[in-house]
Amino acid sequence: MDKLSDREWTVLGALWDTGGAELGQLVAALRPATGWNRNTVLTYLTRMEAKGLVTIDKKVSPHIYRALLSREDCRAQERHSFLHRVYQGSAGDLIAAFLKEEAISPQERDELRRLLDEMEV
Amino acid sequence: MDKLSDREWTVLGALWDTGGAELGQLVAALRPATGWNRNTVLTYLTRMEAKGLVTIDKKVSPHIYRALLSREDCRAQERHSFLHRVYQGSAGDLIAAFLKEEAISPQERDELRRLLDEMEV
DNA sequence: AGAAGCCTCCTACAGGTGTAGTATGATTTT
DNA sequence: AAAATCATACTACACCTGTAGGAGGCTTCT
Repeated sequence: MDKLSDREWTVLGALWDTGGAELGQLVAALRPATGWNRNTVLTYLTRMEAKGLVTIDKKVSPHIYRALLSREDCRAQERHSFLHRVYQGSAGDLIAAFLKEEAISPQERDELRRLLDEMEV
Repeated sequence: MDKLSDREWTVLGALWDTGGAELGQLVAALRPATGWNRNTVLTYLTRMEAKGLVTIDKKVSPHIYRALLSREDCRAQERHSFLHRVYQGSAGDLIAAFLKEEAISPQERDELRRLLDEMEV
């Protein structure tokens, strides 16, 4: 499957958050952040169905739109492509860059230390 | 500036690695990994000039092509967009996912611990 | 000098992406 | 039942992206 575009991530976000919904609900969920016209959303959904990203349940009316892939699946794929495209596969550099730049809460820091220790063995 | 496409990252990679070069050298550097036709490379370069990603020194012949932005600048921008698009801004989750999945050498682990400790204060 | 090979410029063209408008049927509200 | 609203299908269109091909000039090997 291809890389997801920005808009596709946004649409999928709404599908994941709602767990699947009808058009009107999706438009309502998306409008504040995007301002998209309802037909714009519909076009995305039908194109994404053609790509195998979305299923449309047409047995009910209004149709129900659902994401076909989990958020974690999509994230995994995007991590992989990001790591290689931007960091030539060097996960250490990548993580260091995020650590230096982004705010991490103390709880998260502990969690990350724990993960590092687990790799020790 | 816009998000860089895959191909643009590849072209920029060659420009960063060479520090700027003539077309022939760039084609030679890119061909093994990509198989691109020389005119394909040239098209990328001229389009990227129009976008402000590349400078072309036309006072010499053959022209010299150079990246306008540093690799780190581009990485920073891509980190930001990735973090928000894929992780809704949660750097902790993002880092944890990479830590769990990717191989990190013991040296890198120490370095990351050091970074975590520095945040402590 | 002629042939062969780069270099640059200009042109092309299909497929994808962002963003709807229109038409038409279904549903709900007055 | 008419009016208003929602849903779906179909169509549109400009711009971007991937991927060159052709033409004409400059260089260099023979």
